[in-house]
Amino acid sequence: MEHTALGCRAREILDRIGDKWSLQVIAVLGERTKRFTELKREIDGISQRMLTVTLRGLERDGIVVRTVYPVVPPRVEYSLTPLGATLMDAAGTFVAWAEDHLAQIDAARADYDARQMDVQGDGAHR
Amino acid sequence: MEHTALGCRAREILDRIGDKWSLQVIAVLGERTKRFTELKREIDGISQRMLTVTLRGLERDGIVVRTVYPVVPPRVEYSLTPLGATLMDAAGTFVAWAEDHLAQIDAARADYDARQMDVQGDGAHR
DNA sequence: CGGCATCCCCTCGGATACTG
DNA sequence: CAGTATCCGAGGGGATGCCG
Repeated sequence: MEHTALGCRAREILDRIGDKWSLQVIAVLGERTKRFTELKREIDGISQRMLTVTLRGLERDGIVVRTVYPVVPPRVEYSLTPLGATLMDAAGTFVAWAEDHLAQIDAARADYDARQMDVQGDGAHR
Repeated sequence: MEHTALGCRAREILDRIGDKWSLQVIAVLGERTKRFTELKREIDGISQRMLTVTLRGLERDGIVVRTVYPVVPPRVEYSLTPLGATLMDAAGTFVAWAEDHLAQIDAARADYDARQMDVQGDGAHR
């Protein structure tokens, strides 16, 4: 029954940080507290809208904390909560796995695709 | 610059197993080799189509191996490759994190939502 | 039994324009 | 600077039906 728990619980995390940008935001904030524009600059390709949406979600989940300084021009800072920091550590394990095995995956992919090509271009009875 | 690697690499794994079903399939197969119908039965809510699609993807990435026995009725078995097994281990870390912290996340969420309610129902200057 | 093909909805996320 | 609002296309994924 552990396997069920694994699949089920894992699903719940992925529902939260499995989207396109959350992990990258967490990773960048892991470095230090940053302002909105800094984040936007450092996360390649993210739109203003998605940065906002992502940060709101992470804030809601208690992973990121948002601090507003009522000055002009506005200054808003984001940082990881302690909870967010532990999440980043857990993610580190995953990333380590990636570093070690992504090459294998790419190889397997190329292999598989080549095989499919064979099947297609081989019989060619059409 | 580690943070960049984290975000970037993590993205690549999530592109592969961050979808709705992959991790659950991996988790169930972690138990032992299973047939298509067994998987369908044990993964709650998955459609036939998505099980097929997910398994094909995992097979392509070298995470799952598909064995066809040419008998009638057809018998097809799926199991984790060694690569898939290492992935499941890595996922275990994540799941451990989930077990420990999902309650915190849910609490933070409830808290955040309650706060939003205040803002809405409070001023009520509409 | 173990698929593949089709239809179709609905969410994610990008582009753009406007505000305090 | 740090958002919010709106529009829109791409694709993920469910339901259903047919096939070897």
